[in-house]
Order: sequence, then C-alpha cells, then structure tokens
Amino acid sequence: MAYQEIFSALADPTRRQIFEHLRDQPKTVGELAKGQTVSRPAVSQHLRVLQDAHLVSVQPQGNRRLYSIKREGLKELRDYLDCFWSDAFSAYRAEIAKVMDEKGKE
Amino acid sequence: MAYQEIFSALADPTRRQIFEHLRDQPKTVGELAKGQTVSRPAVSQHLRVLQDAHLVSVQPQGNRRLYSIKREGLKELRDYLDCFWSDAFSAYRAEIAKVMDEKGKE
DNA sequence: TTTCTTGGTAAGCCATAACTTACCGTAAGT
DNA sequence: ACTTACGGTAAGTTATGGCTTACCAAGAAA
Repeated sequence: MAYQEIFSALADPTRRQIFEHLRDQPKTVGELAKGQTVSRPAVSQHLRVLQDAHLVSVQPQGNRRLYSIKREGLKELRDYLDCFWSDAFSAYRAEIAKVMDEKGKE
Repeated sequence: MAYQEIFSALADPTRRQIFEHLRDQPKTVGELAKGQTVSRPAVSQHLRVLQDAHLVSVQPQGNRRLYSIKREGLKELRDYLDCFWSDAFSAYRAEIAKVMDEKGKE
C-alpha cells in the first residue's frame, strides 16, 4: 500500500544515512545536520520524507525537535519482502516476526 | 553495501510491478511487457536494473529470455532491515532467517 | 523586548532517471 | 534465403527530486 513512500524514502543515500544515524538514539535536526555534508534545510526535507513514510517520528521539546526511529515503516517493508518467500517458511517467518514485534514494544 | 541498487531498484513503481509479476512464475520480456502500460524497451531497461540489483536472473532459451526472481537481493535487504531491531531479538531473528534460507534453497 | 538559536518552508537550479522512437542482432519459421 | 518474432541498445526528451539560498516563526536567553 504505502510501499512506494517507504522504498523511495530509503532509496536516497543521504536519507538512509540520516535514518541510520537515528538508529543509536534520537537526535535533533542540528545534530543530524552536523554529520551530513548537505545543508540543514536539506536534512529537514529528508526528515519530512522519512516521516511521511512512517520511518521516523518527532517530539518537539521547546525550541528543538527530537527525531527518532519509528519501526512501523520498516515492519511494512519486511512484510512486503516476506511475501516473496512463497514456501511454507514464509508463514513461519511471519509468525516469528509478529511475536518479536510484540516483545519489541516493551 | 549494495543496498543502494536494491532500494532504488524497488523504489520505482513500474519496476516493482514487473518484479511482482515474476513472483508467480518466470516470464519472458514480452509477457512482462504485455502486463505493463510502458513500452517493451522500457521493460527491458527495468529488467536490467533489477538484474544489477541481484533481484532477478535470466536464462536465454533460444530466441527468448526467461526472467525469474532471484532472492539474493531480497536477502540482503532483509538483513539490512534486521539491524534496526537493536534488541536481543535481532540476533534471534537473524538466526531464524539463516535457517530458513538454508531450507529455502532445497 | 531585543537577540540568538532552532528548524520548517518557498523558490529556483540542475542532475538524474524514466520514457519514447529508431535501430540492430539473432533465432525460428516458411 | 527471406521474413517474422523477440529483445537489447542508442539517442533524445521531459519530469522529478535533491540541493541551495533566502526567509520566516517560535522558543530560550540576555
């Protein structure tokens, strides 16, 4: 359904780098821009795209905005990939994934 | 490493549709083009990109070329996604995936 | 209340990528 | 041998998307 946005969001190398930087911990726009060669507005625009793809989320904290990874988009992507394993293991995999998602929420 | 090619290969909607059409069974270029609104050369070009991303493979059969899905690229992508589940379940997931790949090869 | 920081948005530029038509090589069919 | 089917490649066009600078709004700090 929303594969389009997710795939194209992660297709850009700069955007993927930003996304990866969020893997360790939530960061502000300024922090993210510091690790990038592109300008801060560019980072803002990338974050917008990632947000639309449900790959990151924000919480404003006074002056700044703290971005963090949101696994929702990733989960969708994983489900998409899974349906290319057409054998019985696909279902098995899906089940495992489901269980782990539950755990992951804690 | 080669995430770039894989992500951008699947980011294009037409290309993804072609890829999905191969899910059921291997097909020739003509067959794939028939299900598409774009021209046959366009399909050829898309297949080239998918091939570079290790998402499809070809075997020539006389006059025609039979394209089929190659899970190598998908596997790489899945591994990439897995490393965003940073908890202990990531390792577990990876193990499961490995086992299932082995099984899948049969 | 100024001033500085933080960050989103607008406008415009430019490179890339997806498409087209035209062409060519090769294998089958007649 | 000729013709038709199949499909890859070249060249050119156009739209999209990633970048920049400039600008603006809102919260801290002075």
